[in-house]
Amino acid sequence: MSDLGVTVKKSENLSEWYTQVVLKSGLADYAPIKGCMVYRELSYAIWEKIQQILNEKIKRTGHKNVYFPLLIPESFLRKEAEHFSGFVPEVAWVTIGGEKPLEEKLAIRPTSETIIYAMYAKWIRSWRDLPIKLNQWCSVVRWETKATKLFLRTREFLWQEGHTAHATKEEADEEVMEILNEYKDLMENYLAIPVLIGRKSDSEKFAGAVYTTTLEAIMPDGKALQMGTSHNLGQNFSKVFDIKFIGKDEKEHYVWQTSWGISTRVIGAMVMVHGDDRGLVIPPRVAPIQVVVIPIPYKDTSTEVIMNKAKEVYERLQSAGISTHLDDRREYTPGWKFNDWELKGVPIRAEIGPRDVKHGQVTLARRDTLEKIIVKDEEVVEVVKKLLEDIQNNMFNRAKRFLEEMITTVKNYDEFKAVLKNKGGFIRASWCLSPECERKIKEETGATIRLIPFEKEEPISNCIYCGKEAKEMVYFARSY
RNA sequence: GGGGCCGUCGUCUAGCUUGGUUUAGGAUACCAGCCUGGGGCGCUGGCGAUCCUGGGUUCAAAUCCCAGCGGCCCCA
Repeated sequence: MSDLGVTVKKSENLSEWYTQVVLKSGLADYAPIKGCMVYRELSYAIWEKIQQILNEKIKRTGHKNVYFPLLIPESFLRKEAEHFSGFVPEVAWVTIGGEKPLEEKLAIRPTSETIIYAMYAKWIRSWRDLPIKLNQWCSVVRWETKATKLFLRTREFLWQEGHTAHATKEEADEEVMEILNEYKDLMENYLAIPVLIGRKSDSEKFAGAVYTTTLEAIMPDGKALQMGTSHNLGQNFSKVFDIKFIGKDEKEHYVWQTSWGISTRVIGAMVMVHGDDRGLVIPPRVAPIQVVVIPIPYKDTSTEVIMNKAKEVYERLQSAGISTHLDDRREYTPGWKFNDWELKGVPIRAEIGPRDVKHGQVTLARRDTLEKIIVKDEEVVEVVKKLLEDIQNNMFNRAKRFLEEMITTVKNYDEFKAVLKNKGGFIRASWCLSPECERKIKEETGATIRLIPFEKEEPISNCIYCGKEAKEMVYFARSY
């Protein structure tokens, strides 16, 4: 086997497999700057799909896109104390302009709350100015010191960050949940990645938030991956940025705020959840190319006839709204192309060879199951459409079953440690709400509370760490 | 946070232990031409390397030593 393909099995070494798949499929590459990566055509096209889907969702729910500066004055970042201390360890600073040291250093945004809310203070005067519901697509920089992991841990990454301001706490609560649900729909119905949703514990919440909600997915190695977060910021920022409005009651009030985001790390999750030993498997609804048509010319059949039929099939699929690519390169053999497009994760391959010409048919191969299906020419569009849906559903269902298998309930700390060691995944356990127990568990096992369910699940034992009365069932896991 | 491994044509790698017959070898990719084509076809010819960087030891360094940079893996 040549090393054009992935040379390690997913089940044997997930880390190595992941790196190879990302590099060899052409999703991304390492940039010549430590901790930085290049989003190549394929991953950027997937990101554009995600942008398109999410833009539709947030615009439908009354949000608008904007763009704020990359640079944030230090004094802004310092205003909200918890926010500052949460982010400062990984902020990159600009201290020199040209050759002159700056009077005030500028942070390269690790997130944009402060710069955006400085403007909100200027724009908001009355209850009639509310709500403000803005979003921006941009990159942020967080000066990571741990090893780079493409899409999952890089110093610069792409994301979107939504920032809203409301007249009441209730409205902000609703906003947080509305976005969380839109995110859930994106993850499950487009990226085909099932998620658990819930609240973060105080020690895991966003620095500066009143509370944080989260979407958590499970990876094949049993580690959890946070797919997105939606925060209620309460009045923490409005008080320090002085974002006030005159209400209908003719009195001054501070606004209630939310912020929320997802990043390109969801692409990393997609790779890990769906990929196999041959490479990527991209869910049809986010696949930049949904069908690749591969002509298989033979000497004894007119090449022209085969090429014409391939072109015709391509055009029919394309005009039916299916994103199709015709691979008519002469320099590669069909077998080579099969491998290449499988590595790149295209959901359906359509083969057109002498047999297909002769019998008025097309051979379809689906990427998720590798199964081949022969269809009559006139049924191609219809069957492909259905197949794309099947693949999408099958990928989700498979991942969903895995997620369900990876939730284990335990009654005590020994069980907890045993499950963590032997199986991984989410571990449902009883907790007393003490940050001390949470911290000890993290120190001793590396597992953190990934989420506290929205709908309270009754504790089935005392706190697994301290043995005192438990207040909540929570979901622990090791995470990326 | 702790431990380990690695850096040689675009890519994967041999050579390093024991310094010198290596003009740094091969595969693959790439280019030209032929031949092929239903799972990474084959043949002929060609192009391609600051041996990661800097310093040191030596008559002589890809090889030994030191430092730095970068990457990977495992554990927490």
